[in-house]
Amino acid sequence: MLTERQLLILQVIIDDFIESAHPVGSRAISKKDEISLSAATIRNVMADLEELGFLEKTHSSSGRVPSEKGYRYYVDNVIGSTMAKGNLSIMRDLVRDEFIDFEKLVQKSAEVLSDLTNYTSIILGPEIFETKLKQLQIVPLTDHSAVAILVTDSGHVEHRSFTFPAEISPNDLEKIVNILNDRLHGISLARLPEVITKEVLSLMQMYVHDFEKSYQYLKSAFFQEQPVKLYIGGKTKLLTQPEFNDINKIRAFYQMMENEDQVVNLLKAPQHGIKVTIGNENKIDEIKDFSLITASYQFGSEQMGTIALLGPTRMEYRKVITLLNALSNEMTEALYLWYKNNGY
Amino acid sequence: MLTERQLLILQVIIDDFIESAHPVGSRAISKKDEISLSAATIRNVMADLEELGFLEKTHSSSGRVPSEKGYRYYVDNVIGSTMAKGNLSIMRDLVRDEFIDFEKLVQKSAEVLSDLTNYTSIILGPEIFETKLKQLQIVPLTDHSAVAILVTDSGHVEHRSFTFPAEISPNDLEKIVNILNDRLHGISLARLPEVITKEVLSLMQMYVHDFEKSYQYLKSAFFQEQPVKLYIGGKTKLLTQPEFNDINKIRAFYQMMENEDQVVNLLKAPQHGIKVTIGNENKIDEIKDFSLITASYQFGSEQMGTIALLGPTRMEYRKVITLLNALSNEMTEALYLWYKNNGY
DNA sequence: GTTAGCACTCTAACCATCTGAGTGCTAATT
DNA sequence: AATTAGCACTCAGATGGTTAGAGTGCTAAC
Repeated sequence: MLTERQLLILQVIIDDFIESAHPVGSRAISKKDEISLSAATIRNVMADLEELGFLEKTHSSSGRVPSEKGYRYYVDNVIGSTMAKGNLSIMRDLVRDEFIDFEKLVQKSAEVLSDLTNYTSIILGPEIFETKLKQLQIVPLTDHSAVAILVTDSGHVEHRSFTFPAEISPNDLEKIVNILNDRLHGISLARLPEVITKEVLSLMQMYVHDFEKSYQYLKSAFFQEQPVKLYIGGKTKLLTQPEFNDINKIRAFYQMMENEDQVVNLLKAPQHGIKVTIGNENKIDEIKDFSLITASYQFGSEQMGTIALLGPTRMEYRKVITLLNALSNEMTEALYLWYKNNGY
Repeated sequence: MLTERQLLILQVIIDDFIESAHPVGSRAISKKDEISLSAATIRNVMADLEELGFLEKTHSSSGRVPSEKGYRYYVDNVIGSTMAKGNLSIMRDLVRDEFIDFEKLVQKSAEVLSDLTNYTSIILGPEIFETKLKQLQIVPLTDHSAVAILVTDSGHVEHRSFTFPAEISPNDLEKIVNILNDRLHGISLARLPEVITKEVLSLMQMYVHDFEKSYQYLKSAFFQEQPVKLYIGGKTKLLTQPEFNDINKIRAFYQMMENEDQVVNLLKAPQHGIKVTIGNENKIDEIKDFSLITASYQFGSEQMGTIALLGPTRMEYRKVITLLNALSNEMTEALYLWYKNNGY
């Protein structure tokens, strides 16, 4: 456990370093208003903090820089008590004003978040697996191609085009659609394939002529993997951070970001509240120099998606955590109100 | 007009520089197999070419580097005669195999193009303005929200959610949809707003109770600007090019690329064949250090979209032009076949 | 326990020097 | 008249030495 004085100095060093990105020396600290100790004393404390692993030197006679352990301690013990205010109303207004369409809200939020912080924001769109089918439509395009449109109760629209042999008559197609609509209404998208094979298949065989053939084609429309929507804001923001003025550090990172699956995996874990992952705590090599802050938004007890900010380990944790907290609360509440107003 | 010898040496210098990215000296050239002149002679020719504006020096005693005028001459006069073969079958197979869904094809093409060249590829998706409405669907979600779905004859699906006051009865909604479907079938998306205001509006007023109110809301679904789809492949590829190892050069570029409108504007001009824009020929400041090669693909005489590659002015013009040419032809042909097979 | 003082360390900036690749010019060669 | 060898010259970039300044750790005094 750190003494009061150690804690204070750790905090001052981290705050200073977060702002300046330069190693912090004892003299600079002793000059701060909140510190009334001489440089020599500070040096002793700093040596202790270094021995405890909270600080590091870049070379033998340099000032101190927070270690990852230092940041971790700072995040766990220093920040909680002193949440920053301000900017919170921006989040509230944003969510209130933009909530016409969830996708737009999410896109806009990602932008605002990265503008406010100068870090890269990543938002995992609302998880559509748990939403239920509202209506199914098949629109024939030509003799043997059609597009299937799925509308969910949350207003989300999915569509897939598929082809089929000309033998299927428009009449049969209509029958198929009717049966599917009748049986699949209210089923969650995730369960569609299962319900189709178990319940709907046999039914169709009864009513639709030569069904096996049609089924081969129809299947492709329903059994497709559903992509998770990913919204990224401010990809270039990190280029302005001094720690990334080396191309090679950036290259690997941007290549990682091009791979959507990998990014989705980063954020997909279930969680409550805010989660902070600092430097090497991250599982993916490409972001070992980064910190990742994630928050989730819910509908009821169901986690709908994740909001995240990615920046250097030298991150404005206090500000970022406060912002994410606010946005996640606002989104959760907006979601609740929206569903309620729309009679769920 | 250049002499035979000048042309040969210009070509050799450009080819060498494109490969090595280093200024080319007289000695290096004289050692090449296709050159049987001494370094001194080459130097004289190089001095002439520099005076004519085709070559430049980076400093008074450096080797020569092609100027933009040099590249322009190379592209206009040297390349045409010697088109590279190879890789063309990749393009053909790609288009043939992936053409289930146009969006997927375009996405995949963008990736392949950038993998093959190590430049960034940009494809402007098929212009949907000219496609015609096939079917319109309005799916009510709750008492006062619904999603409108537009299906075009090319199989493209657009959807917009909108809200309306509870006063509109499901009955009215159905009437509206019927009238719209009846009247708007076969109308191009671009003309929808026009036709609605001119023809459909009065009709609705006759049949639908209290129509003015509903219209206010419905309007929002139809009069939205339709975003042009943009596919970008290999955004990070340029980071590997030696000319961009300076963060500041890259930052402006990436910021420009984040602005979709700007990128769309870059490519939107109508054109035939391949168009090469070198360095300062580009109108946008952020890519004054880049070359942009564009090609278009058509359906019939109608230009459907644009394919482009963006790289340093030191670009493998020969390879890139050949590739783009092939892809644009393949896409045009595939589009033709697809429409034909589907009975247009 | 705190602080002043001092020797010590290391980085970063600056400068001088050197090397090598390349040039332009001139005079000799073909 | 065109080509080439030879040579003086230029400049970027690498190498190495010097210095200034910021910072440290330690010791001795307060």
